[in-house]
Formats: sequence, C-alpha cells, structure tokens
Amino acid sequence: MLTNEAVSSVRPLARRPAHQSVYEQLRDLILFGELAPGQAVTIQGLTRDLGAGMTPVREAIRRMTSNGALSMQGNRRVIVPELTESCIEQLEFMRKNLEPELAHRAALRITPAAKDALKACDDALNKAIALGDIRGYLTQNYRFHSGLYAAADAPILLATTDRLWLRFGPSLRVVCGRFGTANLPDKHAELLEALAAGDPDAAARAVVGDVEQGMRQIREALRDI
Amino acid sequence: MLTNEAVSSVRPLARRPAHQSVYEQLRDLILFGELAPGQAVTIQGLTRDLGAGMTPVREAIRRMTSNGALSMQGNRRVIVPELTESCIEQLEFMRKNLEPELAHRAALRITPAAKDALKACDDALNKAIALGDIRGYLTQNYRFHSGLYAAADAPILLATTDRLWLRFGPSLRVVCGRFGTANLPDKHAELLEALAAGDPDAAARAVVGDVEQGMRQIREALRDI
DNA sequence: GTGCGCAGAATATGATCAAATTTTTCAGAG
DNA sequence: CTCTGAAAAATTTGATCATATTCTGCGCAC
Repeated sequence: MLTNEAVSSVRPLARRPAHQSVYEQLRDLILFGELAPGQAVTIQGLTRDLGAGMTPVREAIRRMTSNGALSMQGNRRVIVPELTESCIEQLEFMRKNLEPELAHRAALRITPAAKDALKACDDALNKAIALGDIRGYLTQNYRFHSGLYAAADAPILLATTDRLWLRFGPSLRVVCGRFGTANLPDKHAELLEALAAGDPDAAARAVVGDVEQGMRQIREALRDI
Repeated sequence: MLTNEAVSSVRPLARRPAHQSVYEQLRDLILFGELAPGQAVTIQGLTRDLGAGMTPVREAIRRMTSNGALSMQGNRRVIVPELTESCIEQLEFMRKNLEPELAHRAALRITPAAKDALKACDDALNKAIALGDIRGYLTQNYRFHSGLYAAADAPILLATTDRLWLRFGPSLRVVCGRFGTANLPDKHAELLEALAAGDPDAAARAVVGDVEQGMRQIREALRDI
C-alpha cells in the first residue's frame, strides 16, 4: 500500500534513501509477524540487524510509533504493543467500516490486469497454505488485500487501513502458530467472484466476512495465551 | 522502590525530549492553520523558527509525513498537502464513521467534571467567535472535540481521528478567512444538551451534523479559491 | 537546447552526553 | 556462613549535535 511514500517508479535510478529502506524492512518485520508483541525494539539492535546507521533507524522507529505499530513507553523505550480486547474491538470496528468501502470502490474501478494479479496472488496464497508456509501465507494475504484496496483509488482510506494492519500484524504469527494455516475458510474466492461479476456490494460483503473471520481468530488466539 | 519515588518526586520537571516538543509545536502549526496548504516545510526553516536542532526537527517531520499531515515529494522536498475534492470526500466519509461513534461512546462514560470542562471550552469558543479571534476559535474547537472524544476511552479511534484533523487543519484558516467565524450555527450546544441528558444517540447525531457542516464549509471555501 | 558546475538543502555518520537498566558489591540479619 | 536487599559501579541505550557527504535545482556558458 505505502501511499505516503515516494513512488520509486518515477525515478527508478535514484538511490533510495536509507531511512526509506529501513522503514520498509521494519514494516515487513511488523506486518509479517517477525516481531512478537511485547518485544522491545532498540535503535542499536536495529542498526546491527539491518546494517544501517543510527539516524535512519531512529526515523523509521519514529514513523512506526506514529503509526501506532510501535509504542513508546514512559521511559524512552520502544516496544511492540500487545493487543488488548479493547484494541481488537476498535480495530474490528474500523476495519468493518473501511475495508468493505475500499472493496466496494475497488470493484467499481478495478482493471482486468489487476484482477488477474489478484487471482495470481490468491493462487500463491493457497499454495503457501498447502505448504504450511506461514510467512508466505501472511505475505500473500497482505498483498491480496493491499492489491485490491489500491484499486479503490482512495489514498487516505488506504493509508488508514494500512495502519490498522500494522497494529495487528505482530499478533498474526501467534494466530497462525496456534491454528496453522489450513482451516481458514476462504473468503477470497467469494471476493474474486464478486469482482468478476462486477458486483460491488457482494465484494463488500465478502470483505466483511473476511474481516470478521480474521479478527475472531486473533481474538481467540490471544484469549488462549 | 521508595528511593525511586523520592528521586522522581524531587525532580518533577522530567525534561521532555526535544523531538517531542518540536513535534507538538509542529502539530499546532498544522492544526491551527499557521501553515498554508502548498507551503514548503524545510528542516532548516523549522530549526530556525523553533530554535531546535536538526535531528529533532527531522524526526518531527517524519512523524508528520507518516500522519499524512505533510507530504514528501519525489525529490526530497516536504510540503503541506493541498486538499483535493477526493481527499475531502474521503475525510468526510471517515469522520462520519468515526466521530459519531466516539461521541456515542463518550456520552456513555463521560464524567461530570469532563462535562464541565467541555462547557467551559464551548464558552471560550463562543467568546473567540464574538471577538473574531480565529486562532482562538480553532484552538477551542479542537479542544472541544478532542476533550469529548478523549472521554470515549478508545485510543485507536481517537488517534485515527486526530490524524484526519491534521489533514484538514491547514485548510481551516482559509475557511475562516473566507466566512469569518460568525455564521457558524452551533452544533455544540446540541451536543452539550445530549451529554447532559445522557443520550448517546443524540450526541452522535449532533456530531454528524457538526462534521457535515464543517466539511461543507471546507468544500465551499476551497471551491471558491 | 544541452551540459557543467555551484549554491543550498537533505541525508547520513559518528561522537558525545544523559538517562535507564543491569550487575556488582557489601553490610547486616538470621 | 549464607542469604537478603539496597547502594554504587558498569553497561547499555537513547538523545542530541557537529560535520561530512550526497543530491537537487538553477543559472550560465557554449
């Protein structure tokens, strides 16, 4: 999604700034469950792990705290926040307001090429599920939703939704560790059919179902821990 | 334990980090229309204006771009974004989803002391209107809404709403410059009555009205320019 | 119109200072 | 003698700055 960020395709030869690259690496760490909820994130740790200088790392951490994806304690430590029941409820409320709307708008505008890309993404997702590849599942699932919502041409809704995903990203690994990736009934097929039929309302309904299913699994996984 | 308490109470002026202070100053500049849409924001300009070092300023700017309150161009310039019609539509959609919900929740939980504070805030707001004090009007209006929503005890919804306000903040000065502050029919009184009556639905309706009114004025003001 | 510096701004580094945490030390009670 | 717990040293980490480097935009010669 990355709507706030510079579009590299405008100038593909320009060397990307380090802070940008660090930010994206940190984003992936959070989004795909490489960082555990409650874990401390230190500047010097990231400079070591990512091989970057201190300033770019600081900026990336600041951006992430601003996104709510990291939280700064009263003492100046930064941790990956743990989701409370209240957080989950708020995230579900917002997701159910935003993502169906994005799907609805996307269904009205999506190009055939983008539909094909989504289909390919869903195939890769199913393959990852079959292989028990959690990282692959999380990556493709994000790319699927991200690709769909990008077609809505609504950058502010998109950026806001992205931030929500960053909030529950760290908990997804826990969910997958608990349930595996096998028993997830697939709302994506329903969504792809709605897109093929050009039915925005059906697309929105499919996304509502996907969101409800996802948040229910997060809730249950965190309740058991 | 006791020694730690003693030490921290002896020194109640816990020095706030500069980057935090700079961020808050920058936030106020944006929120209360001190920065015009389209205006360039430079690091060195802010270091001069705010008397801060470069690192804290850089971090504050990064946080703001991450909030969508500033936008970084492909080249490494940072500007205050101008609202398009599409942006306004998205902002209105989100505000009408979020702010009535916050008001509803706040009405269920707000304490009498907080109600009094809101009333005082509304009085100050009306006084600012009477004096034609635009800065005071913007400040009190933000404090009124912010104070109400804080009572909802929903930090994620609150943070998201705050970011929306940052997006249209720079355009408010234009609105006030065009219309003055006199002809704003007051939804706040309606809201205060709903709070006094303990009627969450009425509070939510009042906020819907306030949002519609505010966004309509932004739309009209920007259309005329 | 194209290419070449030049000024200015942004990026990034490492040093330095300050704060917090962890480890060590040590006195005294049991 | 050992164990406990708090004070103090040591270490880790964060915050800030000065400075070097890189990039962009613009003027100017050709």
